[in-house]
Amino acid sequence: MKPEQPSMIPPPQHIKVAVDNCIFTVQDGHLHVLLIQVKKKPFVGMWALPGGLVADGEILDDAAARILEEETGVSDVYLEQLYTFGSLDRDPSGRVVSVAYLSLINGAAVTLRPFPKYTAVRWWKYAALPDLVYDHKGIAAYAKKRLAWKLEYTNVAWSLLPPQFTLSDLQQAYEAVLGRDLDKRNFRKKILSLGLLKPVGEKTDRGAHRPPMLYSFTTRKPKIVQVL
Amino acid sequence: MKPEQPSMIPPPQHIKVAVDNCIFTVQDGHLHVLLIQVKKKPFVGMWALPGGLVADGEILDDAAARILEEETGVSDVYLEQLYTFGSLDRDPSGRVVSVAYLSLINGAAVTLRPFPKYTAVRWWKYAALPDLVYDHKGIAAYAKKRLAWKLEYTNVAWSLLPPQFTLSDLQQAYEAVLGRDLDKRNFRKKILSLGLLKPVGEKTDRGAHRPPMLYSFTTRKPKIVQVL
DNA sequence: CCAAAAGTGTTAACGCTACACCCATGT
DNA sequence: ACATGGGTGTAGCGTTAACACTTTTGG
Repeated sequence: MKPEQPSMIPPPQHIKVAVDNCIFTVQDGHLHVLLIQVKKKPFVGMWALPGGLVADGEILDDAAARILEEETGVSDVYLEQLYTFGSLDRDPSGRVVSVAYLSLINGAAVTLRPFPKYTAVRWWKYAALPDLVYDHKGIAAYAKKRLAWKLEYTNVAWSLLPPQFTLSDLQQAYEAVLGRDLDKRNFRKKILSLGLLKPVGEKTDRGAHRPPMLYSFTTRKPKIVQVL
Repeated sequence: MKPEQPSMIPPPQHIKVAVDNCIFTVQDGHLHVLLIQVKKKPFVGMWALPGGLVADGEILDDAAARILEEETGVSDVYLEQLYTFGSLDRDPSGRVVSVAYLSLINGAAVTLRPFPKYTAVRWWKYAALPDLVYDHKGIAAYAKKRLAWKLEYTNVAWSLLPPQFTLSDLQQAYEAVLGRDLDKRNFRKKILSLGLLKPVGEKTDRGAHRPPMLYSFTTRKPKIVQVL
């Protein structure tokens, strides 16, 4: 923050600043993470979280949003800074400090873009991630912990779901992230008592059984609430 | 993270990486923050959180610890990364991304070192901070919120207290940070039921009243526990 | 009529909150 | 003896956790 160093002539700094984005979604009852396959020199063929250097005139949040948009075409989604990783040997090409972000999107609504920079871009089940470059496995683990916390204590679940959804969809998303089963009656009682949801007044056709009610969130702004 | 940019020749980056440290302690029932008074060019005489550039071969945690040690002579204390601030105009001397840290120390045991880099170094009551440079006021506010959360949900309180202390000392620290009064009986019941404390089996002389029992923490390693 | 998911209440255990008095010491 | 902070228990209330059957639809 202060430009001066113990020695009065500050030695030039050779540290680059990057952003890595851990993008989560829930698909068919499982938590998924978006990974890219590296095309360039030292790690050809390995998988990594999408990321990149921060531009000189770019704030950190914008850099994270840009990377998300490059891969998914999605903008205006939930994005939260997680932690900054600064170990010396993370990147063999030089010292890089990386600011990790967490993104949540409704995977059903996204079509991934093949991006020339990478060999491939795809969703992976969190439970079955491949080996990742650098410390990305650790970043993903940290992101998942934070996400679980967020679901229990805030209303962010809206960012994992489409505008309209059933209570079973919502419960399924919770179970996928928390990794445990929830009691149906207690879950519904609690979540409805918080006033976060409003019934849409419609039903859906989901096959050979009683059609479920649809709900939507009353607000899509982040809010601290004890959910579970 | 990945060195490449959309354009194949990555433009050189002109971003510096710094660390700012919000150092808390509790003294005579009030939460205090350590501030330094700036000596150099653009902000002469203003107060700021202690901070400085990260050295090329230095990891972030070490940079934060170094800054703490320079001001207080204290090492081996609780230190936690808070958040990374990256707005464009924080520092008029150029683009600086600052990683904020939170430190907790037992203030009674510390004698501050006058440091040549700064005009002054002293504790300020959190409730009566002066104006601070850049966005430091916001950083301090964020740090205090995090600290309050930490006291409610972990055993970090040990880092604000000496090795031996009374339950009243502990309660006072909680009240100073949380900014509200706690019921004496409920507090004692709860904190003792968690098994975080062990009685030392001694009493102290604290003036004209019944001498209190001394306690110490069973462990001084961070641990998640619902305290309140 | 069968299969499949949706929807719905009650009870018991637990934890939290509120609250007032006696104790040990120094002066 | 009195002033000062240290120390202790209980009852009411709300929240959470456990638990099984009926409903609505499509095939």
